[in-house]
Amino acid sequence: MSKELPISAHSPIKTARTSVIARSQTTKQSRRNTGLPRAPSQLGVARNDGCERLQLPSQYNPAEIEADIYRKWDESGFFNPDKLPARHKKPFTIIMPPPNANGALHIGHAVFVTLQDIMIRFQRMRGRRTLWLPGADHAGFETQVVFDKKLEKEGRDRSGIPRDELYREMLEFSLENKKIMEDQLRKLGASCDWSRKKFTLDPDIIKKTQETFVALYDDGLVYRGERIVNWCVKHQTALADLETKRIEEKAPLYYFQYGPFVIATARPETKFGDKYVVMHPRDRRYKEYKHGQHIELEWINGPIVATVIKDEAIDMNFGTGVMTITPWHDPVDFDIAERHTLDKEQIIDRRGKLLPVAGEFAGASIKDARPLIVEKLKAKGLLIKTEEEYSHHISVCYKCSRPIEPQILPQWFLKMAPLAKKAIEAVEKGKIVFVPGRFKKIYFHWLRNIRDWNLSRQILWGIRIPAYFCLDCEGFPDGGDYDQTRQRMENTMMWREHDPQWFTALDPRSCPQCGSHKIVRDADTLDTWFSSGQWPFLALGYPDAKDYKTFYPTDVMETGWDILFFWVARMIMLGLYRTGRVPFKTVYLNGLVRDKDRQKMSKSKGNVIDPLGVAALYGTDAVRMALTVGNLPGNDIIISEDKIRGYRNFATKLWNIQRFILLNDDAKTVRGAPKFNAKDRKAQKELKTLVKIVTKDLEAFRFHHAAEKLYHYAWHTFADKIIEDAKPRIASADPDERRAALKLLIEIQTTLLKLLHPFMPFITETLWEKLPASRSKATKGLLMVEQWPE
RNA sequence: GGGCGGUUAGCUCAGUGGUAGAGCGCUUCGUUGACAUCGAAGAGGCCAGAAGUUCGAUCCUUCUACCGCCCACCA
Repeated sequence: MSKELPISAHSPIKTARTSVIARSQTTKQSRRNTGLPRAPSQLGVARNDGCERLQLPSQYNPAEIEADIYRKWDESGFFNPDKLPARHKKPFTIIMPPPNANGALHIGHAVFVTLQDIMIRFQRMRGRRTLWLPGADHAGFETQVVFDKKLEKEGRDRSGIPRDELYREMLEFSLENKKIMEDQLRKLGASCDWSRKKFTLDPDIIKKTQETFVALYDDGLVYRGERIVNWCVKHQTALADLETKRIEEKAPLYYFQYGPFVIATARPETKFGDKYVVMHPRDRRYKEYKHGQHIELEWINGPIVATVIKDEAIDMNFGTGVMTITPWHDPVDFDIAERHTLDKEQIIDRRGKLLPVAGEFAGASIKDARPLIVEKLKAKGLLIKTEEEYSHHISVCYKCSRPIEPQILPQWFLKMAPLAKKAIEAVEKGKIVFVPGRFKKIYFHWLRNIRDWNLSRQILWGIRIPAYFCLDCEGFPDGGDYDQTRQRMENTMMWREHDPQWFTALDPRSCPQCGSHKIVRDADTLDTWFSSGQWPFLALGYPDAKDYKTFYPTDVMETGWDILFFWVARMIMLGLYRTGRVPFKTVYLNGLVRDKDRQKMSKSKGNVIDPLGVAALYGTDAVRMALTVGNLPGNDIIISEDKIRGYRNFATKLWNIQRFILLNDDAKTVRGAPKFNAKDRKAQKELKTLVKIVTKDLEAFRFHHAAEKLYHYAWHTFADKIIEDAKPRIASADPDERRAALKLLIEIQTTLLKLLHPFMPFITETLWEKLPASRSKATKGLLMVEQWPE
């Protein structure tokens, strides 16, 4: 296993120690060292029978108990909605966003695990029949990129490895990571139902995903088209529009003489095939030229005949108002060519090298060729001028940041407009609510301007497109090396067992048109978001499973706002298409985690906080609290080790609150009805108010607020005031005073542990075990299924 | 080019139409029986700027300035 792999997460302490936080710690440390040493005898010494009974050391040590507690929960069966006590009736469902099975969990995962677990635990205690369904995503392109890096480190290369062998190796790699990831979810306290976990490459998921593709095809929504796509030269695959990002680039803008016209371009290397010159139909400067008119002119490699095209896409105010087009390598040009049924010629191959059409420049890379071409045009006297600092936007691959080289490729596209229309309606009608609400606008805007979705990926890792081609009557739609690659892959393809019999376009065994048996399957795979876009209903076993009937539509979809378009919008569209119903009623979008300096966390910056590392050091509960407080929906979260340490201290505080109670508690005093005084009653009333606030906050997804209130109450009201007030009464000789004081503390602690449980499940469950409270058989003694206080 | 969010204590952020809040950090003091991973006290803010609505604005409206982000096929 290479260093970068998740296994390294098993040395968590390293992460913490190497962090920069040490400054404040050292000051504290030194101060502590100058202070008087504590008498060691005072630690954990039993002063009375109460203390002996509880055997609580003075410090909370999460590492010792967390795994144990998790096992107890798991073994109780209560993660499974079918095994919950009878009072749990109305379902409450969250489908977990399936983490990519290609690495360890990062802090962003910890955010969603925490928030979702809070909701699930809260609803479970309130008596809902909670299902939190865990899963994992094969993450097609992402995983392939990760895997290629791994190969590279091993000095290997994917070329030459047969398709099935490669696939098997990637599957193994993914399953291994998946296991690690699942184990990490347990460590974070995720109370999800492991008996229902799903993987996007489970055979039934693959089959259903392909069925959706076919259904869309039958409905005329999926079509195959020779369309311009975003081609990444490095990754050798097409990408969806969403998988590219726009960056600003400064490049020279060249003005060339093109017959009677002057044209401007930043990409001279594409201009070899330019034989159409386009201008706006109402541009008076060029009214003497007629649409379709031929003009002879001298160009890069000799004389050519250009054709005049009039199109309204031209901006009369830009440059000279005239441009030539390269339909094969530019989306705007492609559209113009489509409108006027013009020829399209490929100039650059899929490796970014110039083709024979470039004459003497054939075989050269874009970068090398560009200055040479400019030089040649200049020598021919065709270069008019150069704007050096021309700034424009270009598309780059979101993974490698290399410029996208648009290419025309036969791909499968999904018509989005009809799907988007329904997705807009569902939200307009309030069937889905966004938290925070402002994302509604962003969602609408995107859907209203949506373009068709390229589903084809020229990668191995993923769900195979269930489409077939007849070699005899169709041949492959395109030629070249791609063709050979495809055929080589074909010979060793996997997943033969899932070959669909139902594909209506072509029969895999004989061509319905010519009867030929030379049938090959499309070697491409589906965009990974096509399967994850169906996740809520697929994971629940659509259409026949009992789970689907019981738990769909789900209640909440909780995920990062950064995948609103990638995932959430597509789940809504595909969910509505396939099931006719929305996949979830509420979308809660959490922010991205940033470090102290507002920087996005990334491995390359070295500012990542490994959630499991800090959890091992400070306790999972502390990490969860740190990720909850100050975490408003849709807002980015700033996290630092200081903050986590603060909540570790809070855990210790809770621990010692209970330690104090148990230290003084003895059955004899507590027996009998307490006589509360006015101040006690006021405290009880305050507690009731707290319950109301916290409950309301949780219902309204204000987790940050609830957590802060609880923190404040436990520490500054309960510990600092109520407990301090109780001390003299506990010491008093009057048994009534003693009893009332203690009973009050126990009462508050009981409620507090319940309220805190969704946020800090481990410590509250541990303390609950030791609390002298009534236990019902139905709960098996677990706080996890106790009744939420009213 | 469209759109969104932010601007409140040194830092990270809550918050409400009625003289400003938390955590962390800082200062001083205290603490041998729950907790030093602690307690008590304290310093620290024209709530970005301007105008408007209002008896009254940090909060509502408009504009401005910065910061951040998303979307976008001007060669």
